[in-house]
Amino acid sequence: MEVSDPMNTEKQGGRRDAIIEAAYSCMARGGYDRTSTAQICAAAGVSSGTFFHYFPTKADVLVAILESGIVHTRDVFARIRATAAQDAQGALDLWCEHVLQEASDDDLAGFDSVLGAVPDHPGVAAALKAERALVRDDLTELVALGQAQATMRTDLTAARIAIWLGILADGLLGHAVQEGSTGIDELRSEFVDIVGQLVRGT
Amino acid sequence: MEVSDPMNTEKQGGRRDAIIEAAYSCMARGGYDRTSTAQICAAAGVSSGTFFHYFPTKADVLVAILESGIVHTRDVFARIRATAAQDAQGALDLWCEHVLQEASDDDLAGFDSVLGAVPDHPGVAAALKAERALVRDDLTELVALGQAQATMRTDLTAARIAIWLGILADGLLGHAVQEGSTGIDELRSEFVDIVGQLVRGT
Amino acid sequence: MEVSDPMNTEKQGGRRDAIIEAAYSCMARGGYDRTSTAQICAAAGVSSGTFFHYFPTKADVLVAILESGIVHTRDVFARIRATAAQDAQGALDLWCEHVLQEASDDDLAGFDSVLGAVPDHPGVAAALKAERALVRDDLTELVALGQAQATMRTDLTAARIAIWLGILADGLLGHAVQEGSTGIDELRSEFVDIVGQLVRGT
Amino acid sequence: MEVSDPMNTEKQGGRRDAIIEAAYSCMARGGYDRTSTAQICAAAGVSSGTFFHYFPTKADVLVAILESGIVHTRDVFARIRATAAQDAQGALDLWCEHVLQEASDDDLAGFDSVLGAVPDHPGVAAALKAERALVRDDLTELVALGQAQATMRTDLTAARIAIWLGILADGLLGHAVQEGSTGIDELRSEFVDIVGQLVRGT
DNA sequence: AATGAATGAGACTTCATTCAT
DNA sequence: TATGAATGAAGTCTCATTCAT
Repeated sequence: MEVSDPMNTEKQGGRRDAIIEAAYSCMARGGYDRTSTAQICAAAGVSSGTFFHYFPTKADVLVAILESGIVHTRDVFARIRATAAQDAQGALDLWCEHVLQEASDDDLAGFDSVLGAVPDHPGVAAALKAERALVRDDLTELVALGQAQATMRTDLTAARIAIWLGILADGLLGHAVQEGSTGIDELRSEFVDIVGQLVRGT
Repeated sequence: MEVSDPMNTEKQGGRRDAIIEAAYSCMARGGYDRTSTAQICAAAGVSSGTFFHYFPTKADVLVAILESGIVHTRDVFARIRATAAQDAQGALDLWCEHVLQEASDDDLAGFDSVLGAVPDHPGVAAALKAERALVRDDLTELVALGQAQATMRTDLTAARIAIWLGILADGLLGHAVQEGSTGIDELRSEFVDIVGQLVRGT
Repeated sequence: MEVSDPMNTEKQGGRRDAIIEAAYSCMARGGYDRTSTAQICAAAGVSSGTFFHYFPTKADVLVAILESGIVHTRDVFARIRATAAQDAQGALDLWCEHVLQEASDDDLAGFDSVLGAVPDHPGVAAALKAERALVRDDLTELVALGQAQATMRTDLTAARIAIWLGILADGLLGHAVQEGSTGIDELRSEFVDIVGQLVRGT
Repeated sequence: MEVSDPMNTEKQGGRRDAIIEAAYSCMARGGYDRTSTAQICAAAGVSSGTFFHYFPTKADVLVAILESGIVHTRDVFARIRATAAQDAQGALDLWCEHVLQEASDDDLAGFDSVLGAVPDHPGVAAALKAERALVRDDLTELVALGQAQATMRTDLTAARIAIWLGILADGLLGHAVQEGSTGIDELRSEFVDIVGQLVRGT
């Protein structure tokens, strides 16, 4: 079987990715606890045996999801940072765009909103911490560049401004979950304005 | 038992409140699903039979918690609204104070962060919706007064500004959970400033 | 139901004892690992919920079985000790009788033979150790009395003789398992003779 | 791989022996059920595929272990029998030595103690029976020679004496497991004495 | 009103075994 | 011959909920 598809998407470790993907969208809806491994298996088209072949524990899929999120975040910031050196304000606009896209993604916003209830597990805690540190540090660096370029306020430290940017982004994500991703478009320009106001201090 | 204490704090429905209180603090730590009715019973000093005597379902305690939150929110806004008629900006400061207090309350912030993963239950959904509508409407009214008093921007509708205030407050609550309630004090004056900036549009 | 039986054997904690009894006879046949909690529940006429209401863990039933064995052993030795003060040799005959009865009990012998494969569990290890210590100490005391009464050899310490008595008893129990409890009767008088020979050193 | 070593110890069925050896020592510690095929594979440095290539079933490794034990027992008795024709008592001393050596071997004693809990499998049952018959018959023959040489008691049949020798040996093995193989040395001379006493009936 | 024993569906996980490569 | 991904039955245990007392 499967002989006729030379680029079979399910080939070469595809099972593992399918499980991660299935777990991600299941948990985005119901949260970690309300998502059973059986649901994940069904969604991924995989037997329970296969599930535990790749992930010794249900918590380990969560870790895998979080880690792939970190990788993605790193990519995004790599692109943003490329702009920031010359135009921190422009880079910030890119970040706003990125946040708005995340807020428009039902799965992503749902998954995020659910991270408040997560198992006690060292790997999970570590991944969550790493993701947050990554965002915080990259935003801090971005703001520091803006301050150096004299386009951002200096009455607050870059680190502090970065914290408020994070708070705003998290709040927006939460809003998206409650109202549905539609409606984010209406907030688009306001978000950019408010972020601009925040970093300029005007 | 308990017959000789006419002012017993545990009498007259005290059991019910004890259960609500216990469930609240348990769920604030572990979330709804990771909190078993047995844990709640132990924390409340009550048998499982008593638990289900007062609440036919675990979800019903959650509803009760949310409803008591609504009552509390109504109280808070009643006080705020008393000021708003003459000094909307001052009322907004009161609201900021209220939000900062919530963020400093570990249980409250924890409980809030956990509401992303909640059972499918009409009562729960209704209570969550009601709480949000309450805050949104009261804030909208407050901002509208500010606009009438010419102390708040009018390039955005009052409803829209209220939404952003909610986003900011939610984001702050989320931050409090991740960093621990300490550290909120440092953000106190910045929060007031940013809110002020937001409503004035400066 | 059950209204007509004033001395209902299943009343007053009978469930717990029924589970212990059922587990005992199941494990006597298949051993600990090959006995599932479901089998035990079925044999005890109890639901899985009830099982785990009384025993948090499957290993805990094993502990309970072992502990009830210790209680029984203590009883037996109490009776034997009553004789030993005046007639150690007669007491030893009582012990032989006791061992032969155990060997004739299919369940007991089977259960015993299966204790080589037991879960890693502190309670289990402790109970096994306690049982062995009990038998060893009581036998040692018995032999010491025999030495004082000049009816038992003194070229070996009482403790050492007790060890050999234990080895002989264990070996006999093992034999009973392999051959079936029938056939023990044929060994009865030989066992008494050999034990006598052993303690006298003749 | 392994192509260049003509005397490679792992070649030519070395895999099969490695699996048997690994299974033996794993089971000696945990027993049959608590030893997974995965553990055996890991200990043998072999994949699960290879495992099931050589042994269709986990029970079949156990059979192989038991059969190799039979072969070994046959060797031992071959040596003992060589002596018995002229000196049954000396041969019995050799057997004592053999038993004591087994008791000093942690793996062997552990494995033996675990045979009480064994899968329902005709091959296993047959092998166990064969091993026991072998020992019983050889011991019976030995004792019969001793009786003919007038160095052993005749008030009991040779078969009966053989049974008691087996009981004593099994008991000693069990004792070794409980106390650890150290401590066997202290029992060495006593064992020889007691066995001597037993067969002479003195 | 209060208790806690009883229930059984369902969760996570293990493991012997198969089979395509 | 060797591999290890895949399978699914079965096992232990959790938990919301009921009900007789």
